[in-house]
Amino acid sequence: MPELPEVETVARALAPVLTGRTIVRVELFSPAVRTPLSPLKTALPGRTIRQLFRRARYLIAPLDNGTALVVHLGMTGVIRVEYSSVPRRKHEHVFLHLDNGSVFRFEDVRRFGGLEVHPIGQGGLPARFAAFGPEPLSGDFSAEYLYEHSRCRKTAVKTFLMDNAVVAGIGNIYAAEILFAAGIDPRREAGTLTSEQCRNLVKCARRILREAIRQGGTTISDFKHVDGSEGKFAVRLQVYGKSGEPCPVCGTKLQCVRLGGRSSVFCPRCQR
DNA sequence: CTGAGCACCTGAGGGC
DNA sequence: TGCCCTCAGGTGCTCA
Repeated sequence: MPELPEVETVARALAPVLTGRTIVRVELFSPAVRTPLSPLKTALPGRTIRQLFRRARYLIAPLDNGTALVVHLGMTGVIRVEYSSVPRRKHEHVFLHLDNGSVFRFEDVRRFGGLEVHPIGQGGLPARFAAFGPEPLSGDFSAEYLYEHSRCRKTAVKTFLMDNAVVAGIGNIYAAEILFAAGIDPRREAGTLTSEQCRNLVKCARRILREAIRQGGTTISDFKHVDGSEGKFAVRLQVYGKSGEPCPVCGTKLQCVRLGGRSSVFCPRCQR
């Protein structure tokens, strides 16, 4: 489900609600999601959440003892903060009971998500994040950066954009939308991009991701805001999920190919 | 090192 | 109605 704009939306909603709260009790309803949940039982009770922010598609909540709670929503993860009197939903796996009586509730149908506690290392982040590329909305993600890092890369440009080590947090929806906006064929070898195309890609990525955040992300089927509402960017999608429909610019039938195992919709006329 | 393929898991939707 | 197949916002492993 969630790419950068969706996780950013969740982070912005959660930060004011969770900052300063102390976790008093951990209730587990499944032994594991992507990874085992039992470590939370010893790592979290008594800990106070210092802040909450997003990096790539992860939510990171530094705690008061030099560790951080790291949450990933996988494909179908939903976080709500409500009260335990609301009946537990079928796929809610974890409740974190907070000191004001509210409950952080984690739901994940497919269980590709995860909740883990890691020590905070260099740069205020757990060690694993050192391998991630720049945030696409930061200045570090520049045309020059993209050009240099794509040299000699033979992989399809779409797969390249979806690589967290290149740039963090761009997934299947936004990669398709960004490449359509930039007029670049998703099958194109990354190493053949010109510097001008890299400039255009960076510009389109920034514009589309910012607009998606403004709209509260994209709800296809599972994604929900912390308050249960839905993201409004779906109506703005130009090509994702529209294989066989006419291109919104030129009317040519949109095509779908598999790249890196993911469906990739594009306009064979507008994207070269 | 790179790149491709597959596994993880549940549910929805289409074809028969 | 039911069965079987394919597909879905991600990540991380193995293999060549």
